[in-house]
Amino acid sequence: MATKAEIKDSAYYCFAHYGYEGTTMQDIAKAVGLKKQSLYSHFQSKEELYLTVLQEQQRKVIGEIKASLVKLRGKPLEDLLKGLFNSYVSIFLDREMLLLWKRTLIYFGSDNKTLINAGDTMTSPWDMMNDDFYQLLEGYFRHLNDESSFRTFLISYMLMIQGYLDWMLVMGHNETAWSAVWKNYWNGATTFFLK
Amino acid sequence: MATKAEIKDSAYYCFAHYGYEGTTMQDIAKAVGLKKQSLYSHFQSKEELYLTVLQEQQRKVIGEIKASLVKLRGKPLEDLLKGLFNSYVSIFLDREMLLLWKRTLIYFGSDNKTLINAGDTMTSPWDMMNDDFYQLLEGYFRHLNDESSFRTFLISYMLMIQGYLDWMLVMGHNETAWSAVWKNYWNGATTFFLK
DNA sequence: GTCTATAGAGGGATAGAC
DNA sequence: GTCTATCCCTCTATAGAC
Repeated sequence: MATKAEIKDSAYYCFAHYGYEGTTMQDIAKAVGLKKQSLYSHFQSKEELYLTVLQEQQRKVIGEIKASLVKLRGKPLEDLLKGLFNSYVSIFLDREMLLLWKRTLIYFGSDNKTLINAGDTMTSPWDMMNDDFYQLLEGYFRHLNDESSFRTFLISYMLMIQGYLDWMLVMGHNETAWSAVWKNYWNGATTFFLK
Repeated sequence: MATKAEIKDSAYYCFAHYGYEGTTMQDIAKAVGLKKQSLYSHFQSKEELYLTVLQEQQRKVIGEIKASLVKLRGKPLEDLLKGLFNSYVSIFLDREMLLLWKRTLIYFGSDNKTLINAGDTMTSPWDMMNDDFYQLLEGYFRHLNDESSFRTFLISYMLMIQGYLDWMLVMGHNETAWSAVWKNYWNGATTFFLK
């Protein structure tokens, strides 16, 4: 593997587990087998390295979700929502991805303005989800003619996924729990919105 | 206000927003109007200060939830679950509390072992919730005679709350969204478990 | 591109005057 | 209990040899 890719890999692990401030250039270099100073031949600064890693991972999430949307298009709503929920779980079985995702959520909820150039590269997980779901679901709900029902429906769905990801972070993925959560959600959704 | 309390207040804000590594003793002292060295008359180390703040806030959460449980005891299941959900939202309208809560979740999901003495003071948010809910709900579900249904029911409920707290962190509390989320959950729960 | 050397800043923490 | 002075360490980042 190219050195630059190895650095990004190591940085990915460290930033996910220890956070931006908790990670040092030395931590990253050590895993690659380099001196910390050598990292600066590949990245101008720690912040640049962090934002590069974050952006690449965010693009990966978006890419996998989009691929999943293509496969699910046209299916019945239940299969579609269940399939998308399942895709999120699959993507975030990667613990580092999940940690970065949740750290980003916290970043957006806090006053932390450490990362000066973050504006261009960082997108809130909620916004990312919203874009995906809107694209996927608006066709199914056009008949509702009730924008606010659609929005609250979306929110409930996103909440369930984010909640389950929180669960995965500490407890790990569990097929039984997952499917119970899904059934509970789907039962509620059909009663409330679809009748 | 006593100096020690002022320090904890300032530390509470900083640790919540910037994280443990992202907060310096100078940051904390500055807001109080002290030099950083003076903090060491009140706390032996940065770690001790952090764990003290964390523990006090965790106790506060537990205390408010317990108080809420007392008020809700004996009510119909729907009122009870809705009331408890509402209590969680009220508690975490305090943004710093919410940030600390979510940071703790990440700490438990990561390899980060920076805090040497964390074992005694830190409890995973999932464990805290589980204790509360078990105490509250076991009476209601004794007739089920089906431990695994009870557990998945609990998980779905906890997920919804954690998911909504994630939402609050970035988007803020919204009464309409909140009540839609609750209805969706409750519809699912009645269909699935209570018939 | 990687290394050694080093700058320069800031971190946590201690000693001792007041 | 708060201050100044200071220690020692580690951090990010740069300069320049190879």
